[in-house]
Amino acid sequence: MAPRTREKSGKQPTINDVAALAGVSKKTVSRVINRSEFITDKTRQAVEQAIKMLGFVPNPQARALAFRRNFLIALLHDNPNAQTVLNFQQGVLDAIKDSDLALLVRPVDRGSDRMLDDVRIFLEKQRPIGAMLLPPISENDELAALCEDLGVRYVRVGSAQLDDAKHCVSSNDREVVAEAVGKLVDLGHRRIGFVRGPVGFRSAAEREKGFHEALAGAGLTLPDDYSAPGNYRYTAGIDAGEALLSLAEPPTAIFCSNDEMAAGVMSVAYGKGIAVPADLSIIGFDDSPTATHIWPALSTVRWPIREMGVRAARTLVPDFLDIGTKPGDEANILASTFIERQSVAAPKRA
Amino acid sequence: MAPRTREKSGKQPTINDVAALAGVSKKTVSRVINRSEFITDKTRQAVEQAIKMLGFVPNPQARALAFRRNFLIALLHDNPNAQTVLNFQQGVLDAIKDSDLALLVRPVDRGSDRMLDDVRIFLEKQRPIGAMLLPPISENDELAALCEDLGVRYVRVGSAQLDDAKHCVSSNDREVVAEAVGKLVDLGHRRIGFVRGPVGFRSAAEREKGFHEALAGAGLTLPDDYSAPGNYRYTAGIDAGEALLSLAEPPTAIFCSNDEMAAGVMSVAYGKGIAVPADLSIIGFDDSPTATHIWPALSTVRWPIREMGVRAARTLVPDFLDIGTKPGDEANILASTFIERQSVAAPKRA
DNA sequence: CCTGTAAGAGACACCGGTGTCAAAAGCAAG
DNA sequence: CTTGCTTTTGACACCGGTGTCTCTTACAGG
Repeated sequence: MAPRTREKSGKQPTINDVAALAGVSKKTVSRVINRSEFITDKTRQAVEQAIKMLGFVPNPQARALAFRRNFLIALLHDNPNAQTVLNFQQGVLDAIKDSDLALLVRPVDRGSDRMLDDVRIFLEKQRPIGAMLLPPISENDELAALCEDLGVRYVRVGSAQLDDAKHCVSSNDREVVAEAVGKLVDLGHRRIGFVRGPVGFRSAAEREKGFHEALAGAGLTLPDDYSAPGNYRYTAGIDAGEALLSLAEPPTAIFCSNDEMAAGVMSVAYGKGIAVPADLSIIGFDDSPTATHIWPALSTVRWPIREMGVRAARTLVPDFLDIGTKPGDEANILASTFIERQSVAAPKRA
Repeated sequence: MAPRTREKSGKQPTINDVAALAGVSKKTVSRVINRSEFITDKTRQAVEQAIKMLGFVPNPQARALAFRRNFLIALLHDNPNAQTVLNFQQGVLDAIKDSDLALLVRPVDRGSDRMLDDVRIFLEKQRPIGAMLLPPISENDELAALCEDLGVRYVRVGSAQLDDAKHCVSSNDREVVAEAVGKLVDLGHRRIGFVRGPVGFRSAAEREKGFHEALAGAGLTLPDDYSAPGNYRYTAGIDAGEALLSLAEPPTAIFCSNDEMAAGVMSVAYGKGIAVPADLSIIGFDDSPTATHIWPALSTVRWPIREMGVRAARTLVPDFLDIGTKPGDEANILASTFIERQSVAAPKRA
């Protein structure tokens, strides 16, 4: 299918082969490849035909060397949620599909004290044009400073603006959490519990803020024992569920800072014979696969992660992507969505 | 922390800078970098010190060009299970950590009819040393042929040997499924249902074979209506659950070809008031996060995916990794494990 | 002390592209 | 047909490493 006369010699044709075949200098071929404007149509066509005949593909290493810049962008993550990483990655790939860029993916061990050095070595070795930082490591200011220091562009992805607009892509989690909790209030819930995310995570803080906003808006208060600690893990959901559902006057609805913890709370409810959603409404966050794999399916908040990947790439390397309107200075705040499923209902009349 | 006197000029030091500082030729520096043996300790130390002083990191693009070979390996996948991809990827990174290699990750759209051309373009452009193919695309013989044709090494990851040993890393899924189903039999189950994987997938075929082996070993037969079709999706599990659990004489245990379908079956059981595991035992496959996020937690089969990533990398590029014993010709068949959780129990006496 | 040999180090070309600048070509005006 | 200018093309150096081959140097043996 691919146009190629190249014999199966195993060797790639080079720019010199193309130049020889087209009867021009290699510099002229280079001009065609790079879409220089100072070239006659006739020459361009001759070169393009030679390129096609030989199945020539420019060697990215050689280009990188000559350009004094390579064509790599890096994705750094330390994410417990694999689906999120992969979706984001897919968005980035959507964005760079027709460019010369390639994507390096690099997991980072947030826990390790050598983390910064590891990343430094990686960046110095690979010298990507830019790096995209996924939460939670996007919240690490030292990491951003490191990129800055090394002259590597960066974009931080998060649940709120963490930095200047040109270094940020985020979603409006706080608002959407407030909206979701508002729905609980509208249904008549007055005793609403909360399962927190891990301490020090911006995403957790944003979700908590949104929760408090909604409560305040409805004139409700959150008793101390209605707020349980968590760490985004399923087991934390179990613990939180045990704590909240063992109260003398348990909540009729619980907002959990992510889906996994919501699944944990739900399994506790199930064990205690508390029916969801009849006796207890539950809302999660992430719209992870788990959300639809449990019963009843979980109402949750979906953040536009793939779209954020696209936007992050465009923000990072607009000059390498053929973008009509430079995204430039507009703030990259994308909309999350509250997804209503079966885990929410009006409370029983007490 | 990193040893560096380099002023913040933004420019990387080159091999020439090191050579000048150490008072040797750049070729000598090159010898030190590449651990040539024909060098005196004194010279080597002088060079190493200069490297440290400057914080020199060899430019991988320049090396790639001079070596006529780059230092990239590619991971091609089209996997519905994000966790699997990420775990495998982590294994690969474990294996190449101390090497000069970097990993390119490339999702592939199995459905697209341009898939082969897309991959061809990717491989021609990036020219990785080798490619690792994850299931299900690892089962595509055309893809393997393409790699062969382009002179790109490849390793196919699967649930059974798909090719010569040197191109394969697999797990013994069939045996472990047989073991798992054997446990059901040992517990006293006689009416055991099966939810199939998608048609044409080797992984699905292996799991089905293992199931039939176990039944045959126990002298049991599988009624036609005890085998439901599936496609590895949650919704297929719902359909299968509806079909199997509406039978006049429903199975007392169901083996599902993956966890998501098992979750689907479980939710149907829940809806019908069938208690798991008291009235129905369920086993899944994959040990995906879902398996522990549902209630009761799912007994399942875990395949050693991270370890397979390590092995795949070693099989692909043994010459780039400092491996004591070349894995060479030994077959790369790793052991999956049956994980017992709460979704399995003895059947009630009928 | 001289010679022969092998180990160690260097000079130079080269990998496959791009930047720079000068030369060639095209074209309008004189 | 020149001239003078602009557009198009090419020659050559260079990016930062490695391969090859040659030249030194050190040291053992005569």
